[in-house]
Amino acid sequence: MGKHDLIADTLTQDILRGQYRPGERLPSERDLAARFDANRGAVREAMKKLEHLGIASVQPGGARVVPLNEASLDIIEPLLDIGDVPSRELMDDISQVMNGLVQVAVETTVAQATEERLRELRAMVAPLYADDLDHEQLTTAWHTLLHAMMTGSNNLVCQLIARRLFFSFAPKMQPIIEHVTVDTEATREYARRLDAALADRDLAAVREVFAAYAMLNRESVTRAYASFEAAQQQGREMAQGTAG
Amino acid sequence: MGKHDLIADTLTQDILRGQYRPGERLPSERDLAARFDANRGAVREAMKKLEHLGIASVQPGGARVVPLNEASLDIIEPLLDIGDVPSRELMDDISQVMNGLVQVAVETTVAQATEERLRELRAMVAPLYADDLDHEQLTTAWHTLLHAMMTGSNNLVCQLIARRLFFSFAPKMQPIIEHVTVDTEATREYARRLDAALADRDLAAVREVFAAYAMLNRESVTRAYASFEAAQQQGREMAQGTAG
DNA sequence: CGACCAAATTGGTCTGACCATTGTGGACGG
DNA sequence: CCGTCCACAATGGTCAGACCAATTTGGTCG
Repeated sequence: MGKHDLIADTLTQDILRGQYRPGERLPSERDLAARFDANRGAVREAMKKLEHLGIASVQPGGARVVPLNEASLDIIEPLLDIGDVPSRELMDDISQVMNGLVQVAVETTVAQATEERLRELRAMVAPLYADDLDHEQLTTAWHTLLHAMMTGSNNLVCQLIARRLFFSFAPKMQPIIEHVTVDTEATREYARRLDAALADRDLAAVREVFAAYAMLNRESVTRAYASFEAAQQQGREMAQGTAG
Repeated sequence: MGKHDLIADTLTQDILRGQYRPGERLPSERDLAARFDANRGAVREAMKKLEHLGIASVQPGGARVVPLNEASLDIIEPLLDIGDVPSRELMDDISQVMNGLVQVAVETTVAQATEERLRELRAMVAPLYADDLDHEQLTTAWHTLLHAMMTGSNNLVCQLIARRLFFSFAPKMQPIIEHVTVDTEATREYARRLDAALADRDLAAVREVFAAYAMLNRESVTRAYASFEAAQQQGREMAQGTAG
Protein backbone atom coordinates (compact mmCIF):
# COMPACT_ATOMS: atom_id res chain seq x y z
CA MET A 1 0.00 0.00 0.00
CA GLY A 2 1.41 3.36 -1.04
CA LYS A 3 2.15 6.05 1.46
CA HIS A 4 -0.51 8.31 -0.03
CA ASP A 5 -3.14 5.70 0.75
CA LEU A 6 -2.13 5.65 4.39
CA ILE A 7 -2.25 9.43 4.57
CA ALA A 8 -5.58 9.60 2.75
CA ASP A 9 -7.16 6.94 4.96
CA THR A 10 -5.91 8.57 8.14
CA LEU A 11 -7.19 12.00 7.16
CA THR A 12 -10.48 10.53 5.93
CA GLN A 13 -11.05 8.77 9.21
CA ASP A 14 -10.09 11.93 11.11
CA ILE A 15 -12.62 13.96 9.17
CA LEU A 16 -15.40 11.35 9.32
CA ARG A 17 -14.86 10.96 13.06
CA GLY A 18 -15.45 14.69 13.38
CA GLN A 19 -11.97 15.82 14.38
CA TYR A 20 -12.26 18.63 11.85
CA ARG A 21 -15.46 20.66 11.59
CA PRO A 22 -16.93 21.53 8.18
CA GLY A 23 -15.27 24.67 6.85
CA GLU A 24 -12.24 24.22 9.06
CA ARG A 25 -8.81 24.35 7.48
CA LEU A 26 -6.71 21.23 7.25
CA PRO A 27 -2.98 21.44 7.98
CA SER A 28 -0.90 22.56 5.03
CA GLU A 29 0.53 19.99 2.63
CA ARG A 30 4.01 20.71 3.89
CA ASP A 31 3.00 20.23 7.51
CA LEU A 32 1.27 16.97 6.67
CA ALA A 33 4.33 15.83 4.74
CA ALA A 34 6.43 16.45 7.83
CA ARG A 35 3.94 14.77 10.15
CA PHE A 36 3.69 11.61 8.02
CA ASP A 37 7.39 11.70 7.16
CA ALA A 38 6.46 11.66 3.49
CA ASN A 39 7.07 13.50 0.29
CA ARG A 40 4.82 16.41 -0.44
CA GLY A 41 3.73 14.63 -3.62
CA ALA A 42 2.36 11.79 -1.52
CA VAL A 43 0.37 14.24 0.61
CA ARG A 44 -0.84 15.88 -2.58
CA GLU A 45 -2.17 12.60 -3.93
CA ALA A 46 -3.88 11.99 -0.61
CA MET A 47 -5.54 15.42 -0.78
CA LYS A 48 -6.69 14.62 -4.31
CA LYS A 49 -8.38 11.53 -2.96
CA LEU A 50 -10.09 13.51 -0.20
CA GLU A 51 -11.28 15.91 -2.85
CA HIS A 52 -12.73 13.17 -5.03
CA LEU A 53 -14.42 11.69 -1.96
CA GLY A 54 -16.03 15.09 -1.60
CA ILE A 55 -14.98 15.65 2.01
CA ALA A 56 -12.31 18.29 1.37
CA SER A 57 -12.06 21.26 -0.96
CA VAL A 58 -8.45 22.11 -1.73
CA GLN A 59 -7.64 25.58 -3.07
CA PRO A 60 -4.69 27.91 -3.07
CA GLY A 61 -4.57 29.28 0.45
CA GLY A 62 -5.57 26.04 2.12
CA ALA A 63 -7.73 22.92 2.08
CA ARG A 64 -11.03 23.04 3.88
CA VAL A 65 -13.39 20.36 5.17
CA VAL A 66 -16.68 19.99 3.30
CA PRO A 67 -20.00 19.08 5.00
CA LEU A 68 -20.71 15.36 4.77
CA ASN A 69 -23.94 15.80 2.84
CA GLU A 70 -21.97 17.19 -0.10
CA ALA A 71 -19.69 14.16 -0.30
CA SER A 72 -19.47 11.63 -3.09
CA LEU A 73 -21.26 8.30 -2.86
CA ASP A 74 -17.84 6.70 -2.52
CA ILE A 75 -17.64 8.09 1.01
CA ILE A 76 -19.88 5.21 2.07
CA GLU A 77 -17.01 2.74 2.02
CA PRO A 78 -14.76 4.56 4.51
CA LEU A 79 -17.86 5.47 6.48
CA LEU A 80 -18.57 1.77 6.96
CA ASP A 81 -15.07 1.33 8.33
CA ILE A 82 -15.77 3.40 11.43
CA GLY A 83 -16.19 1.22 14.45
CA ASP A 84 -15.68 -2.52 14.78
CA VAL A 85 -18.75 -3.22 12.72
CA PRO A 86 -20.70 -1.13 10.18
CA SER A 87 -23.12 1.26 11.81
CA ARG A 88 -26.62 -0.11 12.06
CA GLU A 89 -28.17 3.14 10.81
CA LEU A 90 -25.95 3.33 7.75
CA MET A 91 -26.68 -0.30 6.96
CA ASP A 92 -30.39 0.47 7.14
CA ASP A 93 -29.97 3.44 4.82
CA ILE A 94 -28.14 1.32 2.30
CA SER A 95 -30.71 -1.44 2.50
CA GLN A 96 -33.55 0.96 1.87
CA VAL A 97 -31.83 2.53 -1.11
CA MET A 98 -30.96 -0.88 -2.52
CA ASN A 99 -34.58 -1.88 -2.16
CA GLY A 100 -35.70 1.26 -3.94
CA LEU A 101 -33.27 0.59 -6.77
CA VAL A 102 -34.49 -2.98 -7.06
CA GLN A 103 -38.01 -1.64 -7.37
CA VAL A 104 -36.89 0.65 -10.18
CA ALA A 105 -35.04 -2.12 -11.97
CA VAL A 106 -37.83 -4.65 -11.56
CA GLU A 107 -40.34 -2.25 -13.00
CA THR A 108 -38.59 -1.80 -16.33
CA THR A 109 -37.25 -5.35 -16.48
CA VAL A 110 -40.63 -6.98 -16.12
CA ALA A 111 -42.31 -4.40 -18.31
CA GLN A 112 -39.79 -4.78 -21.14
CA ALA A 113 -39.09 -8.50 -20.86
CA THR A 114 -39.95 -10.72 -23.80
CA GLU A 115 -41.83 -13.93 -23.13
CA GLU A 116 -38.60 -15.88 -23.38
CA ARG A 117 -36.82 -13.55 -21.00
CA LEU A 118 -39.72 -13.92 -18.61
CA ARG A 119 -39.29 -17.69 -18.77
CA GLU A 120 -35.61 -17.29 -18.05
CA LEU A 121 -36.39 -15.16 -15.01
CA ARG A 122 -38.89 -17.70 -13.76
CA ALA A 123 -36.25 -20.38 -14.25
CA MET A 124 -34.03 -18.39 -11.91
CA VAL A 125 -36.83 -18.20 -9.36
CA ALA A 126 -37.56 -21.92 -9.49
CA PRO A 127 -34.63 -23.07 -7.31
CA LEU A 128 -35.72 -20.58 -4.66
CA TYR A 129 -38.72 -22.64 -3.63
CA ALA A 130 -36.98 -25.97 -3.88
CA ASP A 131 -36.71 -28.00 -0.69
CA ASP A 132 -33.08 -28.97 -0.68
CA LEU A 133 -31.36 -25.60 -0.38
CA ASP A 134 -29.44 -24.37 2.63
CA HIS A 135 -29.24 -20.74 3.71
CA GLU A 136 -26.16 -19.91 1.69
CA GLN A 137 -27.54 -21.37 -1.51
CA LEU A 138 -30.79 -19.48 -0.99
CA THR A 139 -28.91 -16.22 -0.52
CA THR A 140 -26.74 -16.65 -3.60
CA ALA A 141 -29.79 -17.64 -5.65
CA TRP A 142 -31.53 -14.44 -4.56
CA HIS A 143 -28.44 -12.47 -5.42
CA THR A 144 -28.26 -13.88 -8.94
CA LEU A 145 -31.94 -13.11 -9.39
CA LEU A 146 -31.47 -9.54 -8.19
CA HIS A 147 -28.45 -9.22 -10.46
CA ALA A 148 -30.51 -10.42 -13.41
CA MET A 149 -33.21 -7.88 -12.58
CA MET A 150 -30.60 -5.12 -12.41
CA THR A 151 -28.92 -5.94 -15.69
CA GLY A 152 -32.25 -6.65 -17.36
CA SER A 153 -33.42 -3.15 -16.62
CA ASN A 154 -30.71 -1.67 -18.83
CA ASN A 155 -30.67 1.27 -16.43
CA LEU A 156 -26.99 2.21 -16.22
CA VAL A 157 -27.40 4.58 -13.28
CA CYS A 158 -29.26 1.97 -11.31
CA GLN A 159 -26.60 -0.64 -12.00
CA LEU A 160 -23.70 1.64 -11.14
CA ILE A 161 -25.15 2.63 -7.77
CA ALA A 162 -26.27 -0.85 -6.84
CA ARG A 163 -22.94 -2.38 -7.77
CA ARG A 164 -21.01 0.26 -5.87
CA LEU A 165 -23.14 -0.06 -2.76
CA PHE A 166 -23.11 -3.84 -2.86
CA PHE A 167 -19.37 -4.21 -3.17
CA SER A 168 -18.87 -1.55 -0.51
CA PHE A 169 -20.99 -3.03 2.19
CA ALA A 170 -21.11 -6.74 1.40
CA PRO A 171 -17.52 -7.49 2.48
CA LYS A 172 -17.85 -5.50 5.69
CA MET A 173 -20.97 -7.39 6.67
CA GLN A 174 -19.03 -10.61 7.18
CA PRO A 175 -19.02 -10.50 11.01
CA ILE A 176 -22.76 -9.79 10.99
CA ILE A 177 -23.66 -12.32 8.32
CA GLU A 178 -22.36 -15.10 10.51
CA HIS A 179 -25.17 -14.32 12.94
CA VAL A 180 -27.91 -14.16 10.32
CA THR A 181 -30.70 -16.68 10.54
CA VAL A 182 -32.90 -16.91 7.46
CA ASP A 183 -36.59 -17.71 7.53
CA THR A 184 -36.36 -20.24 4.72
CA GLU A 185 -40.07 -21.01 4.84
CA ALA A 186 -41.07 -17.39 4.26
CA THR A 187 -38.42 -17.09 1.56
CA ARG A 188 -39.86 -20.05 -0.29
CA GLU A 189 -43.33 -18.62 0.05
CA TYR A 190 -42.15 -15.33 -1.48
CA ALA A 191 -40.44 -17.21 -4.28
CA ARG A 192 -43.68 -19.02 -5.13
CA ARG A 193 -45.61 -15.75 -5.15
CA LEU A 194 -42.91 -14.18 -7.30
CA ASP A 195 -43.12 -17.01 -9.80
CA ALA A 196 -46.86 -16.59 -10.05
CA ALA A 197 -46.56 -12.83 -10.39
CA LEU A 198 -44.00 -13.19 -13.17
CA ALA A 199 -46.20 -15.71 -14.94
CA ASP A 200 -49.05 -13.21 -14.90
CA ARG A 201 -46.66 -10.33 -15.63
CA ASP A 202 -48.31 -8.67 -12.64
CA LEU A 203 -46.00 -5.74 -12.01
CA ALA A 204 -47.61 -4.65 -8.75
CA ALA A 205 -47.41 -8.16 -7.34
CA VAL A 206 -43.76 -8.53 -8.36
CA ARG A 207 -42.87 -5.28 -6.66
CA GLU A 208 -44.78 -6.32 -3.59
CA VAL A 209 -42.81 -9.55 -3.33
CA PHE A 210 -39.48 -7.76 -3.58
CA ALA A 211 -40.59 -5.23 -0.98
CA ALA A 212 -41.66 -8.06 1.31
CA TYR A 213 -38.37 -9.83 0.77
CA ALA A 214 -36.49 -6.64 1.61
CA MET A 215 -38.51 -6.32 4.80
CA LEU A 216 -37.75 -9.93 5.70
CA ASN A 217 -34.09 -9.27 5.07
CA ARG A 218 -34.15 -6.18 7.26
CA GLU A 219 -35.67 -8.11 10.12
CA SER A 220 -33.14 -10.89 9.87
CA VAL A 221 -30.31 -8.37 9.82
CA THR A 222 -31.78 -6.67 12.88
CA ARG A 223 -31.79 -10.00 14.69
CA ALA A 224 -28.25 -10.67 13.50
CA TYR A 225 -27.08 -7.34 14.91
CA ALA A 226 -28.66 -8.11 18.24
CA SER A 227 -27.09 -11.55 18.24
CA PHE A 228 -23.71 -10.13 17.26
CA GLU A 229 -23.80 -7.51 19.99
CA ALA A 230 -24.82 -10.08 22.54
CA ALA A 231 -21.93 -12.33 21.53
CA GLN A 232 -19.56 -9.36 21.66
CA GLN A 233 -20.81 -8.43 25.13
CA GLN A 234 -20.37 -12.00 26.26
CA GLY A 235 -16.84 -11.97 24.86
CA ARG A 236 -16.00 -8.84 26.82
CA GLU A 237 -17.34 -10.33 30.06
CA MET A 238 -15.28 -13.48 29.59
CA ALA A 239 -12.19 -11.36 28.91
CA GLN A 240 -12.88 -9.43 32.10
CA GLY A 241 -13.30 -12.66 34.04
CA THR A 242 -9.98 -13.89 32.69
CA ALA A 243 -8.28 -10.61 33.48
CA GLY A 244 -9.72 -10.26 37.00
CA MET B 1 -8.15 25.02 -15.80
CA GLY B 2 -5.10 22.91 -15.09
CA LYS B 3 -3.43 20.89 -17.80
CA HIS B 4 -4.31 17.65 -16.02
CA ASP B 5 -8.00 18.50 -16.30
CA LEU B 6 -7.68 18.90 -20.03
CA ILE B 7 -5.86 15.60 -20.34
CA ALA B 8 -8.33 13.80 -18.08
CA ASP B 9 -11.34 15.18 -19.91
CA THR B 10 -9.88 14.29 -23.30
CA LEU B 11 -9.06 10.74 -22.27
CA THR B 12 -12.41 10.34 -20.52
CA GLN B 13 -14.29 11.41 -23.62
CA ASP B 14 -12.11 9.13 -25.75
CA ILE B 15 -12.91 6.17 -23.54
CA LEU B 16 -16.62 6.95 -23.19
CA ARG B 17 -16.90 7.38 -26.94
CA GLY B 18 -15.50 3.88 -27.29
CA GLN B 19 -12.15 4.69 -28.86
CA TYR B 20 -10.57 2.23 -26.45
CA ARG B 21 -12.17 -1.14 -25.80
CA PRO B 22 -12.47 -2.50 -22.25
CA GLY B 23 -9.25 -4.27 -21.31
CA GLU B 24 -7.24 -2.40 -23.91
CA ARG B 25 -4.07 -0.67 -22.84
CA LEU B 26 -3.89 3.08 -22.77
CA PRO B 27 -0.73 4.82 -24.04
CA SER B 28 2.02 5.06 -21.46
CA GLU B 29 2.23 8.09 -19.21
CA ARG B 30 5.39 9.22 -20.96
CA ASP B 31 3.75 8.96 -24.39
CA LEU B 32 0.73 10.89 -23.21
CA ALA B 33 2.98 13.52 -21.69
CA ALA B 34 4.66 13.94 -25.07
CA ARG B 35 1.34 13.99 -26.95
CA PHE B 36 -0.19 16.66 -24.70
CA ASP B 37 3.11 18.53 -24.39
CA ALA B 38 2.78 18.22 -20.62
CA ASN B 39 4.69 17.09 -17.60
CA ARG B 40 4.41 13.46 -16.66
CA GLY B 41 3.02 14.57 -13.30
CA ALA B 42 0.11 16.21 -15.07
CA VAL B 43 -0.60 13.00 -16.97
CA ARG B 44 -0.33 11.11 -13.72
CA GLU B 45 -2.96 13.29 -12.06
CA ALA B 46 -5.20 12.76 -15.06
CA MET B 47 -4.78 9.00 -14.78
CA LYS B 48 -5.67 9.23 -11.09
CA LYS B 49 -8.88 10.93 -12.06
CA LEU B 50 -9.69 8.24 -14.62
CA GLU B 51 -9.06 5.68 -11.92
CA HIS B 52 -11.40 7.37 -9.45
CA LEU B 53 -14.03 7.62 -12.19
CA GLY B 54 -13.67 3.86 -12.44
CA ILE B 55 -13.01 3.80 -16.19
CA ALA B 56 -9.30 2.95 -16.04
CA SER B 57 -7.21 0.64 -13.89
CA VAL B 58 -3.63 1.79 -13.69
CA GLN B 59 -0.98 -0.69 -12.61
CA PRO B 60 2.73 -1.13 -13.10
CA GLY B 61 3.06 -2.35 -16.64
CA GLY B 62 0.31 -0.17 -18.06
CA ALA B 63 -3.13 1.35 -17.58
CA ARG B 64 -6.12 -0.55 -18.90
CA VAL B 65 -9.67 0.47 -19.72
CA VAL B 66 -12.37 -0.83 -17.38
CA PRO B 67 -15.89 -1.84 -18.53
CA LEU B 68 -18.38 0.97 -18.08
CA ASN B 69 -20.61 -1.00 -15.73
CA GLU B 70 -17.81 -1.05 -13.15
CA ALA B 71 -17.43 2.72 -13.15
CA SER B 72 -18.17 5.11 -10.32
CA LEU B 73 -21.43 7.01 -10.18
CA ASP B 74 -19.42 10.14 -10.93
CA ILE B 75 -19.02 8.92 -14.51
CA ILE B 76 -22.55 10.18 -15.13
CA GLU B 77 -21.40 13.76 -15.40
CA PRO B 78 -18.90 13.28 -18.25
CA LEU B 79 -21.33 10.82 -19.79
CA LEU B 80 -23.91 13.60 -20.02
CA ASP B 81 -21.36 15.73 -21.85
CA ILE B 82 -21.32 13.48 -24.90
CA GLY B 83 -23.25 15.01 -27.75
CA ASP B 84 -24.77 18.45 -28.00
CA VAL B 85 -27.43 17.55 -25.48
CA PRO B 86 -27.65 14.87 -22.78
CA SER B 87 -28.68 11.49 -24.14
CA ARG B 88 -32.38 10.84 -23.85
CA GLU B 89 -31.85 7.31 -22.51
CA LEU B 90 -29.44 8.43 -19.82
CA MET B 91 -31.81 11.19 -18.80
CA ASP B 92 -34.58 8.62 -18.46
CA ASP B 93 -32.37 6.37 -16.36
CA ILE B 94 -31.55 9.24 -14.04
CA SER B 95 -35.19 10.27 -13.76
CA GLN B 96 -36.27 6.78 -12.84
CA VAL B 97 -33.59 6.44 -10.19
CA MET B 98 -34.42 9.85 -8.79
CA ASN B 99 -38.05 8.83 -8.59
CA GLY B 100 -37.11 5.62 -6.81
CA LEU B 101 -35.03 7.57 -4.31
CA VAL B 102 -37.87 10.00 -3.72
CA GLN B 103 -40.10 7.06 -2.97
CA VAL B 104 -37.59 5.77 -0.44
CA ALA B 105 -37.21 9.17 1.18
CA VAL B 106 -40.93 9.90 1.25
CA GLU B 107 -41.61 6.60 2.95
CA THR B 108 -39.43 7.26 5.98
CA THR B 109 -40.09 10.98 6.07
CA VAL B 110 -43.86 10.62 6.26
CA ALA B 111 -43.64 7.63 8.56
CA GLN B 112 -41.31 9.36 11.02
CA ALA B 113 -42.68 12.91 10.81
CA THR B 114 -44.13 14.47 13.93
CA GLU B 115 -47.46 16.22 13.67
CA GLU B 116 -45.70 19.57 13.55
CA ARG B 117 -43.32 18.39 10.84
CA LEU B 118 -46.30 17.14 8.89
CA ARG B 119 -47.87 20.60 9.13
CA GLU B 120 -44.62 22.12 7.88
CA LEU B 121 -44.62 19.78 4.92
CA ARG B 122 -48.23 20.62 4.12
CA ALA B 123 -47.30 24.28 4.34
CA MET B 124 -44.71 23.63 1.64
CA VAL B 125 -47.34 21.94 -0.50
CA ALA B 126 -49.85 24.76 -0.11
CA PRO B 127 -48.27 27.16 -2.62
CA LEU B 128 -48.26 24.38 -5.20
CA TYR B 129 -52.00 24.57 -5.71
CA ALA B 130 -52.19 28.34 -5.58
CA ASP B 131 -53.45 30.08 -8.69
CA ASP B 132 -50.88 32.79 -9.15
CA LEU B 133 -47.74 30.77 -9.83
CA ASP B 134 -45.90 30.59 -13.13
CA HIS B 135 -44.01 27.54 -14.36
CA GLU B 136 -40.70 28.48 -12.84
CA GLN B 137 -42.16 29.14 -9.43
CA LEU B 138 -44.02 25.83 -9.56
CA THR B 139 -40.82 23.98 -10.42
CA THR B 140 -38.78 25.57 -7.67
CA ALA B 141 -41.59 24.93 -5.18
CA TRP B 142 -41.57 21.25 -6.13
CA HIS B 143 -37.82 21.18 -5.80
CA THR B 144 -37.91 22.60 -2.30
CA LEU B 145 -40.58 20.07 -1.37
CA LEU B 146 -38.50 17.20 -2.77
CA HIS B 147 -35.49 18.56 -0.94
CA ALA B 148 -37.42 18.66 2.30
CA MET B 149 -38.51 15.07 1.76
CA MET B 150 -34.92 14.03 1.12
CA THR B 151 -33.47 15.73 4.17
CA GLY B 152 -36.43 14.70 6.30
CA SER B 153 -35.70 11.05 5.59
CA ASN B 154 -32.35 11.27 7.36
CA ASN B 155 -31.13 8.70 4.85
CA LEU B 156 -27.58 9.78 4.10
CA VAL B 157 -27.11 7.43 1.15
CA CYS B 158 -30.30 8.62 -0.45
CA GLN B 159 -29.31 12.26 -0.03
CA LEU B 160 -25.80 11.77 -1.38
CA ILE B 161 -26.97 10.03 -4.55
CA ALA B 162 -29.85 12.40 -5.18
CA ARG B 163 -27.71 15.47 -4.65
CA ARG B 164 -24.95 14.12 -6.89
CA LEU B 165 -27.35 13.18 -9.67
CA PHE B 166 -29.27 16.43 -9.43
CA PHE B 167 -26.23 18.68 -9.62
CA SER B 168 -24.81 16.57 -12.43
CA PHE B 169 -27.74 16.64 -14.76
CA ALA B 170 -29.66 19.77 -13.81
CA PRO B 171 -27.16 22.23 -15.34
CA LYS B 172 -26.84 20.24 -18.55
CA MET B 173 -30.58 20.21 -19.02
CA GLN B 174 -30.68 23.94 -19.65
CA PRO B 175 -31.16 23.72 -23.44
CA ILE B 176 -33.94 21.18 -22.94
CA ILE B 177 -35.62 22.97 -20.06
CA GLU B 178 -36.26 25.94 -22.29
CA HIS B 179 -38.58 23.76 -24.35
CA VAL B 180 -40.45 22.29 -21.37
CA THR B 181 -44.14 23.01 -21.09
CA VAL B 182 -45.68 22.20 -17.73
CA ASP B 183 -49.22 21.01 -17.24
CA THR B 184 -49.95 23.40 -14.41
CA GLU B 185 -53.48 22.12 -13.97
CA ALA B 186 -52.37 18.54 -13.40
CA THR B 187 -49.61 19.76 -11.11
CA ARG B 188 -52.11 21.62 -8.97
CA GLU B 189 -54.36 18.60 -8.87
CA TYR B 190 -51.48 16.44 -7.67
CA ALA B 191 -50.61 19.04 -5.07
CA ARG B 192 -54.14 18.95 -3.71
CA ARG B 193 -54.10 15.17 -3.54
CA LEU B 194 -50.71 15.29 -1.85
CA ASP B 195 -51.99 17.69 0.77
CA ALA B 196 -54.91 15.42 1.53
CA ALA B 197 -52.67 12.37 1.67
CA LEU B 198 -50.30 14.11 4.07
CA ALA B 199 -53.22 15.22 6.23
CA ASP B 200 -54.34 11.59 6.49
CA ARG B 201 -50.75 10.38 6.77
CA ASP B 202 -51.72 8.00 3.98
CA LEU B 203 -48.35 6.66 2.90
CA ALA B 204 -49.60 4.78 -0.14
CA ALA B 205 -51.44 7.83 -1.43
CA VAL B 206 -48.39 10.05 -0.91
CA ARG B 207 -46.20 7.65 -2.85
CA GLU B 208 -48.78 7.45 -5.57
CA VAL B 209 -48.81 11.22 -5.98
CA PHE B 210 -45.04 11.42 -6.27
CA ALA B 211 -45.03 8.57 -8.78
CA ALA B 212 -47.71 10.35 -10.80
CA TYR B 213 -45.75 13.59 -10.65
CA ALA B 214 -42.64 11.78 -11.87
CA MET B 215 -44.62 10.35 -14.75
CA LEU B 216 -45.97 13.78 -15.62
CA ASN B 217 -42.45 15.13 -15.52
CA ARG B 218 -41.21 12.38 -17.79
CA GLU B 219 -43.88 13.14 -20.34
CA SER B 220 -43.14 16.83 -20.34
CA VAL B 221 -39.44 16.13 -20.79
CA THR B 222 -40.24 13.79 -23.66
CA ARG B 223 -42.23 16.57 -25.33
CA ALA B 224 -39.41 19.01 -24.62
CA TYR B 225 -36.89 16.70 -26.31
CA ALA B 226 -39.09 16.43 -29.36
CA SER B 227 -39.52 20.19 -29.44
CA PHE B 228 -35.80 20.75 -29.00
CA GLU B 229 -34.90 18.34 -31.78
CA ALA B 230 -37.44 19.93 -34.09
CA ALA B 231 -36.01 23.37 -33.38
CA GLN B 232 -32.51 22.06 -33.95
CA GLN B 233 -33.54 20.49 -37.25
CA GLN B 234 -35.14 23.75 -38.31
CA GLY B 235 -31.98 25.58 -37.37
CA ARG B 236 -29.90 23.28 -39.54
CA GLU B 237 -32.20 23.75 -42.50
CA MET B 238 -32.04 27.52 -42.19
CA ALA B 239 -28.27 27.33 -42.01
CA GLN B 240 -28.24 25.21 -45.15
CA GLY B 241 -30.54 27.69 -46.88
CA THR B 242 -28.19 30.51 -45.94
CA ALA B 243 -25.18 28.56 -47.10
CA GLY B 244 -26.73 27.36 -50.37
C1' DC C 1 -11.57 52.48 12.67
C1' DG C 2 -11.18 51.15 8.00
C1' DA C 3 -8.71 50.60 3.62
C1' DC C 4 -4.83 49.28 1.58
C1' DC C 5 -0.42 47.19 0.73
C1' DA C 6 3.51 43.97 1.31
C1' DA C 7 5.30 39.79 3.07
C1' DA C 8 4.54 35.07 4.35
C1' DT C 9 2.03 31.02 3.50
C1' DT C 10 -0.19 27.82 0.57
C1' DG C 11 -1.39 25.16 -3.25
C1' DG C 12 -0.04 24.38 -8.45
C1' DT C 13 3.38 23.10 -11.64
C1' DC C 14 7.58 21.57 -13.50
C1' DT C 15 12.17 19.08 -13.85
C1' DG C 16 14.84 15.21 -13.26
C1' DA C 17 16.11 11.19 -11.21
C1' DC C 18 15.79 6.44 -9.22
C1' DC C 19 13.26 2.07 -7.81
C1' DA C 20 10.06 -1.99 -8.11
C1' DT C 21 7.13 -4.38 -11.00
C1' DT C 22 5.65 -5.91 -15.29
C1' DG C 23 5.95 -6.99 -20.27
C1' DT C 24 8.64 -8.63 -24.06
C1' DG C 25 11.71 -10.85 -27.04
C1' DG C 26 15.57 -13.72 -27.69
C1' DA C 27 18.53 -17.45 -26.30
C1' DC C 28 18.64 -21.92 -24.86
C1' DG C 29 17.38 -26.70 -24.25
C1' DG C 30 14.18 -30.17 -25.17
C1' DC D 1 10.17 -26.98 -34.27
C1' DC D 2 8.30 -25.86 -29.82
C1' DG D 3 8.30 -24.63 -25.10
C1' DT D 4 10.92 -22.61 -21.13
C1' DC D 5 13.50 -19.52 -19.03
C1' DC D 6 16.04 -15.43 -18.46
C1' DA D 7 17.76 -10.81 -19.25
C1' DC D 8 16.57 -6.40 -20.89
C1' DA D 9 13.40 -2.79 -21.86
C1' DA D 10 9.33 -0.33 -20.64
C1' DT D 11 6.08 1.17 -17.32
C1' DG D 12 4.14 2.93 -13.25
C1' DG D 13 5.50 4.48 -8.25
C1' DT D 14 8.07 7.45 -5.45
C1' DC D 15 10.95 11.01 -4.21
C1' DA D 16 13.57 15.51 -4.01
C1' DG D 17 13.98 20.25 -4.97
C1' DA D 18 12.78 24.36 -7.09
C1' DC D 19 9.81 28.04 -8.82
C1' DC D 20 5.20 30.34 -9.81
C1' DA D 21 0.52 32.18 -8.78
C1' DA D 22 -3.06 32.86 -5.68
C1' DT D 23 -4.52 33.50 -1.12
C1' DT D 24 -4.02 34.69 3.50
C1' DT D 25 -2.29 37.51 6.98
C1' DG D 26 -0.57 41.22 9.48
C1' DG D 27 0.91 45.72 9.74
C1' DT D 28 0.80 50.41 8.23
C1' DC D 29 -1.10 54.52 6.80
C1' DG D 30 -4.93 57.64 6.04
